[in-house]
Amino acid sequence: MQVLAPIRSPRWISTRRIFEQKISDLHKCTDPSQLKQVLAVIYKSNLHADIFIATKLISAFSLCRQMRSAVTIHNQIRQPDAQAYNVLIRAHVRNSQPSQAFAAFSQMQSYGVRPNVFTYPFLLKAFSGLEIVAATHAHVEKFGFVEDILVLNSLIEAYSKCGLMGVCAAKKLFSLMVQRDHVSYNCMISGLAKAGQLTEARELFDEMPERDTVSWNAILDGYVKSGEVTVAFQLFQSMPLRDSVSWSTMVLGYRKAGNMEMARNLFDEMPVKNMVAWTIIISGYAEKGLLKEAMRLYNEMEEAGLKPDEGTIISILGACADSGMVGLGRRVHDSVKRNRFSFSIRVSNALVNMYVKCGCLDEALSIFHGMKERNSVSWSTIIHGLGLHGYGEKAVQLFSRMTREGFAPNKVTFLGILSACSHAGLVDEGIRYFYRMQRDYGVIPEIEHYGCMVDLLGRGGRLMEAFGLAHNMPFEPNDKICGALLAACRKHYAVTRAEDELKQLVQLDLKNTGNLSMLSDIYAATGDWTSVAGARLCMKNMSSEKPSGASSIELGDEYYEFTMMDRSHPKSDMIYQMIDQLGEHLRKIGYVHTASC
DNA sequence: CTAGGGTTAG
Repeated sequence: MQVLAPIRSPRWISTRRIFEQKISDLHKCTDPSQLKQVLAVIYKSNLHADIFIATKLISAFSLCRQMRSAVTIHNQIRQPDAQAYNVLIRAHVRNSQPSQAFAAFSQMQSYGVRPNVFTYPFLLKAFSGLEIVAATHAHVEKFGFVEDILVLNSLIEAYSKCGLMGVCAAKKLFSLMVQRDHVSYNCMISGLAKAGQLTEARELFDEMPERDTVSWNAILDGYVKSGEVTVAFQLFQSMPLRDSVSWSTMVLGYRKAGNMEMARNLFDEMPVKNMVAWTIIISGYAEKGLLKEAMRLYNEMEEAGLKPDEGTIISILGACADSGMVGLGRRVHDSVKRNRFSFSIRVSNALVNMYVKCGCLDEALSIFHGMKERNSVSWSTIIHGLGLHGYGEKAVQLFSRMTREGFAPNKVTFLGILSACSHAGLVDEGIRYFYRMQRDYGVIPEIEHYGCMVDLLGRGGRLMEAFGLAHNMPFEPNDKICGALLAACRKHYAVTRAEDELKQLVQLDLKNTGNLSMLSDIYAATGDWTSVAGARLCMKNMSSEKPSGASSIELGDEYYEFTMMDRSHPKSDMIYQMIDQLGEHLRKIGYVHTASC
């Protein structure tokens, strides 16, 4: 886009007309520095307070993530109307700032600007949570928009994102609607499908007066999400028209079923391969540890002239984090560096997470410290990362910095800091956080937080407190809690003291091989060999059902995965010989294996 | 306004 030339004779009316024409195309400009030049010209001509021009500018700045400019421009409008606020709300939503979107909505009300029907669809996109959607619903009723199909459709969509209760509310709203269009049906079908209520979704789909491709895709996605790939594929084949969404949904379906061959066949057959399809197939290979194929396709995608978007980058980095594929992660990082405007908060967070999980803490830290803007997720990720790598004190320091800088720690942040304290042995520090969490930050502890606390106390040798907490917490103990207690008992040889309570808890969970193996160790330490044999037998019966854990390593451009008793590698004999030699060496220099059995 | 990929949680 060409930058506007300064206007020499600013006769207001004609100048404004010139801008009006050029400004309608402003949203196509993706370069922030060009936009800043345009803004300078507009300031010079004193047109920045004009509502029409200002709203176009807000929209354009928000599209290239320049929210500070967008907000400044909005603040300079003399008498902002509903449209001016709608654009600002949409700008915040687009840039994943739901709380600011809500703040804009509140400001609008306090200034007495009446919302219009377009306000709610934007606003509702920002919300997740039954209470806030219900509150917005009440607002809609108060302002008398209950008959507007646009608003009602948005409410149905927003409600159905809020779990089972939300879907109920959506159903009620849908049934009360005087008029329904195909969007109402599609929102409802997709909501039901996402909640796993496939039969109802299918009934609605069958009774719809007209089905366009969107409805088919919604029900297709429902089957895929509930793991019914075969049904989904039958439907896919009977569709009158298939678009790229239908194809990519099926590719995802087969990837989720672990059938990468079928996923790949469909991907190859796709008439038009878009970013989402590339993302699904590449992340699929990365997830499965097929580094070479993931890498090859990633290069192929870039060679085809496609630039990975935010979703692609986040998705692939997530798969790299899970499988430890730092090589592909670095490759993605390189593409991000090449176009510097793609470094959004979310992309940076995904990079930090990837490096943390791949064991490259220094790289994670350098990205984190280089971020211009951070959100709670950034802080939670790095705090958890420091904890994972054993730097408990550093995690604690960053937690204080986070709160000093005005970020509210959420339930995930607390899981991070509690597990960091646990790993670093900072027992009292951890207990303090657990109390402050509810008292100072209003975060109500969930079972996972109790899990962290049981682990923290158990690792720290405060077994009785750990058992006390497990008994008195407002949740039923689950396998994680049992696991933490078993690990603590094994570590501190405090078997007899805790045995009775332990046996009680253990009844709850005999389906977890990890826990059973710890239990067997504990029985062995007490000399109860009959129970050891029982536990071993259970484990043996289960090992056929459940895949065992695996470790992996990347060497050059090869990726190796290995499991217990693995003999699949061609050089297995050599490898096990080497392990024996290492073990011998360790014993010589004084290492004692700790397993008491 | 409706469909597909997607960052933090042993």
